[in-house]
Amino acid sequence: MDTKQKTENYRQSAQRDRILEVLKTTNSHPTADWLYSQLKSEFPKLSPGTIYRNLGILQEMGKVKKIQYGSTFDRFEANLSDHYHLICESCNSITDINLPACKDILNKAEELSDFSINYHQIEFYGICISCRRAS
Amino acid sequence: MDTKQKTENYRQSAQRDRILEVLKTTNSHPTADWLYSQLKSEFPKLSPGTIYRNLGILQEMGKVKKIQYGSTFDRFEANLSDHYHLICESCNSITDINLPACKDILNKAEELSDFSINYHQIEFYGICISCRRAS
DNA sequence: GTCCGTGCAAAAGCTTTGCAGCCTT
DNA sequence: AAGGCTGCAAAGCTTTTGCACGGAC
Repeated sequence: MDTKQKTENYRQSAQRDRILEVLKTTNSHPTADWLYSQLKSEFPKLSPGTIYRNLGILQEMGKVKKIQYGSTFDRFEANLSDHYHLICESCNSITDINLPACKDILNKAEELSDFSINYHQIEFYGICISCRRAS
Repeated sequence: MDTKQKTENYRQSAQRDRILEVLKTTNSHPTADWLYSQLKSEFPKLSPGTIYRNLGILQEMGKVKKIQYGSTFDRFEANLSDHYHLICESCNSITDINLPACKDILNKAEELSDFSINYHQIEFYGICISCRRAS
């Protein structure tokens, strides 16, 4: 997300390791609160502050990305590959989709604007299959 | 944004009219707070609650769209035409860009997924020209 | 020994909501 | 007259921050 790389001395911490692991093994683009409740049993004294602080650090490290749309609260993912998002307007779930990155759009956008573009996102809003079945 | 259309009996209100007018005559994708400070002099007793309530109603009416990325707070726009957004990572400004809507991406996404897609968004993140000049 | 990370608690920031009175219809 | 809209204030929710203690290096 952010291009600046802090050159800090990060130490190891069990909590941070687990947050990243959990993020890596889920594809549900969890919220901070969900991560908190997942790890609370493992670290009984865990606090939300630790979750947020580590999510921030993991972003600085470039290991986690923040997703800011589709909800009133942030979601996070550890899938760093290029991909776009499908967002269900009914259940608010977020799904990854791999599309061939359309370079021509990027080029055209840079051409038409005064921006130097670093990256782009695409979100598709619709209804997912389980919500369609349910209705 | 939302597909459901409430069939409520909306009355006219000077505050709501002005909020929409101000949104229509600016291209800065303002926050609720900015709208509040803009209109405070015009309506000395204006309250933030009124801004938020009316922005919600204007969205129900389909006259305003909410933009949820690029900041920690929501932004709004009354530009209902198809367009994408350029977001400056330095000053957080949002600029509209008109690109030929790439239908093929939409089709491919629908093909590759189990979603029935209603609409999509694209955000380009980069550095705007005034920030580049400044640095 | 340093100083980073944690838990705890308080605070911050944006947004929503309850309520009584006013204004549109 | 009915009930949507407003201002005011309080509450709500997510996220951030200060501080003292414990742990990584």
